[in-house]
Amino acid sequence: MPPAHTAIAGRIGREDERSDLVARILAFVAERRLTSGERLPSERELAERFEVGRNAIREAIAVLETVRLVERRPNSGIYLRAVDRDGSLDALVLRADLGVPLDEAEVSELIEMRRILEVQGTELAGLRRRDDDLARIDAALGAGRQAVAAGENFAACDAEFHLAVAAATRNSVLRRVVNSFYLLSRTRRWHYFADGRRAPEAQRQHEAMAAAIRAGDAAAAAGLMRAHLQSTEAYWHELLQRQPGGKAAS
Amino acid sequence: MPPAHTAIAGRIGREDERSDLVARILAFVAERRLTSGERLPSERELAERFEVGRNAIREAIAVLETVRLVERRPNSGIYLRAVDRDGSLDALVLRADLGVPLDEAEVSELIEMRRILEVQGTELAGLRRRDDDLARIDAALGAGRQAVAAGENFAACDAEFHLAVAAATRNSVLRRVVNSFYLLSRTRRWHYFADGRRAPEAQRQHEAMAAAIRAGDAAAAAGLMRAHLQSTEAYWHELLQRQPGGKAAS
DNA sequence: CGTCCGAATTGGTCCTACCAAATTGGTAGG
DNA sequence: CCTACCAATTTGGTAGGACCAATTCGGACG
Repeated sequence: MPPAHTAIAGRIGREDERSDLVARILAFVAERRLTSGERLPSERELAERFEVGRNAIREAIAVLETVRLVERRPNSGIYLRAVDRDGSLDALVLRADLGVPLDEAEVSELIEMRRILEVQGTELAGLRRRDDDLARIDAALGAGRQAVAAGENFAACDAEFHLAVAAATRNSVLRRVVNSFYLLSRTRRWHYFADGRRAPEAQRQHEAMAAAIRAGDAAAAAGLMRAHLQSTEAYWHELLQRQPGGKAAS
Repeated sequence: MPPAHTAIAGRIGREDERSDLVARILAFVAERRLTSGERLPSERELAERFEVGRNAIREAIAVLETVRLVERRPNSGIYLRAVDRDGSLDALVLRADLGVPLDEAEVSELIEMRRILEVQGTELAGLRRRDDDLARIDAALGAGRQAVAAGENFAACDAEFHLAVAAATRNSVLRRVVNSFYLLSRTRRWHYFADGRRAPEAQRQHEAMAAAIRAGDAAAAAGLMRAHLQSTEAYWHELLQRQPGGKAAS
């Protein structure tokens, strides 16, 4: 029951049939142990193998190409790119959308990036926030209060607060990256807040941060964000101790 | 003569016919002043308008969907998403690939993000670098020395050095983001180093940074990176003073 | 042994045909 | 007059066939 990803409409968690083909191609690549530079089977071959039309294959490959996982060379073939050299952040988002969980290392790296970006970002938010930014933050806080009172899962409110802070930096590049982070950790966040006892503390910390941002105390806001994020990090490390080697729900 | 983007093969700057269609659709959206939530013409209509097959339209839309610019709702239509809420970093990379330059604000934001990520990243690199990381950094330095001696454009060597440092953080999420940054600023970097006098100083700073990273002096390395990036920032601000309101080559 | 030519392969594109679901519009019933 | 229902249209999703141009590779020829 965790996710509910698509933007405009509801459209809950059920997997997309179309992107399912992307997942199957990725699984095929993994199974065949194909690595950087190697060629995939031709489109016609893939179409036959997966029992779909060539159009569907071409669309799936186009998706893989835009996240820089493969390269199409006309009249030659489809080639795997060096994932650790070219892979984009959206390649991870795509995987998460497909239900492939991030592994331990990736989650740790994601947490580290959150600390870097959100702490610095909160500082910028404290310097630059405008009235409409504060309004969005307040709206997120209000929704959070309501969710805590109703005992609902706090995940969506948590995400919206952090995204509102990222927006208050007035840096759209930073906002885009943080946005992707929240798409990457949707399910994990849901599980984190499945324990309803975490929500009230998170809400308290959010309120304190919002006050510092509103007051323009950038340094204090950044410090509060750093402390706030340590809760998540502690949870994750505890989870690793309990079940090492496990995969983390995306 | 600036770019040369695709990974494996050479394939110089000539524009892709296929992604050209993506550019035309984006131009159409811009021209029509379509905004978040609005519906695009149907696939059949777009195909007729642009005088291409429906397949081509579908592939282009698939690309726009993976960078979260549009959403396809089966049996309903194609809808624009809120770009400042959902747009991914790759959406910017896509635009740059298409030859649409970033505007002033976006470049400033990109520079700010570089400062945040690369300064923090260089610190991490100083703490975590392994032998293979240092080898890649050394290789980049060697190529840089050679380029300076030969008087070639330093852009590619500059990018490779920074990417090598980002890789030395051992944080693949950070690496992915920094990687996208360098795809975003390819042309701008080329113009920056068109003045051959900038290369020697950049190379000197790179060497100093590499030494600090090798020595494990994370704080010093981070400080050097901060100073190094200020050259770029100064250049950019100077450029803005000279021709305000202009567009920056992607 | 080297060179050249042609057949097979491959991505790029267009087109036609269907399907299922959503929308829409008109009509019949209350 | 309003509501409820049904049918035609529209829309994205998909399969499959056909052709093009460029690459590739192997065999024939000099």
